[in-house]
Amino acid sequence: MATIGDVAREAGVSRSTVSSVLTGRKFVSPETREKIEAAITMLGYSVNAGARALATARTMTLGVVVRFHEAEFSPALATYLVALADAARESGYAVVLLTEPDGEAAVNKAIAGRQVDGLVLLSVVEGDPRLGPIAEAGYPAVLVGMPEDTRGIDSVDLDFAAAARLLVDHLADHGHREATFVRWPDKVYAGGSTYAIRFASAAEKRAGERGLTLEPLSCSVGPEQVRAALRDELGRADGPSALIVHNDAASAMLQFALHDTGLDVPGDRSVVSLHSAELARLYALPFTSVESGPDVVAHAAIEMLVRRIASPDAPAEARLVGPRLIERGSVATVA
Amino acid sequence: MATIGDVAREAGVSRSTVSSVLTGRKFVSPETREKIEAAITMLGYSVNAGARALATARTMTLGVVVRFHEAEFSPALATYLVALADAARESGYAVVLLTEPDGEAAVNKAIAGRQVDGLVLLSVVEGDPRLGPIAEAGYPAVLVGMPEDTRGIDSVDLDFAAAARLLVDHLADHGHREATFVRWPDKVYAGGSTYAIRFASAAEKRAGERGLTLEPLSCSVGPEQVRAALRDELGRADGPSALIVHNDAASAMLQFALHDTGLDVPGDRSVVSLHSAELARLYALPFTSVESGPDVVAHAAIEMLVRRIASPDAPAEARLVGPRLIERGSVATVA
DNA sequence: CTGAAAGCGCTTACAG
DNA sequence: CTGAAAGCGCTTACAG
Repeated sequence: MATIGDVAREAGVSRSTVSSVLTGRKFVSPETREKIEAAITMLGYSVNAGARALATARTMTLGVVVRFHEAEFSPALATYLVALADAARESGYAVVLLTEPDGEAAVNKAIAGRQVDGLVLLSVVEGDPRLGPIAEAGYPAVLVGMPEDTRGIDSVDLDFAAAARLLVDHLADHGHREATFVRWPDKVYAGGSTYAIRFASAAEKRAGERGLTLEPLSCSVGPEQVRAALRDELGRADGPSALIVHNDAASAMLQFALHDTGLDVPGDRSVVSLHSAELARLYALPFTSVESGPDVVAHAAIEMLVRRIASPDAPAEARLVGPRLIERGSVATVA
Repeated sequence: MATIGDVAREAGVSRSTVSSVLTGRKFVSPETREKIEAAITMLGYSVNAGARALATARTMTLGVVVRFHEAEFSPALATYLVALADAARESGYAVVLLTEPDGEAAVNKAIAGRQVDGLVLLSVVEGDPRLGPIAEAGYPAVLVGMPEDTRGIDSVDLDFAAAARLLVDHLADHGHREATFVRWPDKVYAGGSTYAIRFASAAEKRAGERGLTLEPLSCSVGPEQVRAALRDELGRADGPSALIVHNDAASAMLQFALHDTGLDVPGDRSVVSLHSAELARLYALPFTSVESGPDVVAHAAIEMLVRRIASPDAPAEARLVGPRLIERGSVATVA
């Protein structure tokens, strides 16, 4: 493999001049630059990342901390990972996967081993133990997911409150007066998942303002249980004219429950939902929905992290990404 | 951050002695070793990966080349990525994500930049352009997916032929005499996807041996089209007693088609399928199936790659991972 | 505008 | 069994 010395020799200049064109930090005369560039392509030279990292104390790689075995539960995870890697590459960074079961240990190791310049924490939850070491070390990081207390760490997330308002407005605009609010299992709210809480609070508030009555339906865990709960709800003779769903399992199982009960959307019931594009695609979900946009979130996360690495002392930012309504015709207009 | 020099000073030894305990390559007296270890924990020292990489010419990181936007189509991708990272970590390697849209460029860049010691190529297809640069450079790599011509590169994949035999035997053992073979779209076979071809050939051969008649049903693309095709097939008055499915979309949509036609499994039709555990979980698929085992495949891939890095000149290996039958009671016994 | 020199934090022969 | 020295491939003041 060619080194900077080979290039220098080939171009007839010193190593530092080659370095200058490599880093772009110094002016080099066009003629010299051209000679150097020619030498580079002719030798197939490419800078040794490790050596550069050693000299600059910057690895130009970012760590993505994945929650243990999250892969089993999140259809959107792969999309996030690829989107993060894409965004990072655009900023000149590589991405390493940190999958250690103990997330806190993973973070500690990453910080101590300085193999990365910054960390992206995926699926951050309330009281996430991974935040501790980062906050203490003042290490550059960005949270995807927004806990109540971000410990002074930058964070980015879907604007769940805005999403809820969008969905409620959509139903109200179509004349609906009451809707079943299919929620996550109670323990999700009790566990302090802020996204669930932010959605629910905003939905209730906006519903009140728009004269829409929300009947909460808490689902338990497990596809079959969720399906049964939905079937029961749909089977009610005097049920609401619409459903507003914030529960991935319920969104997925709703079609089965509709089949079970022989009901039609939007003929018999109108449906709006909050779920990822992956879920929609995987289950071919035909519901008008608000999506979380992994690409947008990932790009924002990387942008914030890169900025944070450059300015460690800037004030922390909490960024909410605006929701997007995907119209799928699952809402009927009622008189 | 503490350096090896700090540790040496703290322990009252030379830097090379510290290095000896770090690498474990030389015998160091227990007393000295203990002093050094104490100094390490007391200083919170951790070796600088970049410096070590520079000195050893080994980065201890592996690159995973993801096919462009594969995330959109493969529910198993996240599982593979996490499993690969896990397995790599167990061998002391980190994993970086290479997501460049142009896979060939990604490979070239990775080789030229020597940021990784080896490459894992995910979802390798027939005529995959990523193989060229690897074969030419003789670069350490392992393919997940097994094309006809591996170009002398190690590869690992599910044993699709064995999987097909397992499924055919399962139906035959339960007395079935004819089955609809729900295949991928024709172009998949025409495009040379060896996994599809290996499955189909073995299924047909074994079916012949077991006296099971296979009626091929080629599905087109798109969930609704697949669903319609299945509905038509299930609606046939004289249809076969069983279905053997090798088509993810069909496996996913089969439940809907069953609902559409009011048929019951295994009462009206028996079903066996080849699909990933992710698909099964995401769609709550209730079919007896053979699974590809991302964990097993990922571990095998990393093991092979690590070995290849150690012995660049060993003969290439093509490893088939045995299938596992997951019994879900979707096959009835016929007289 | 270009070059000689020092240094980033390790490892590894080589002496002792 | 331990240490002094060179070197891995870069970058970055510092001279010129």
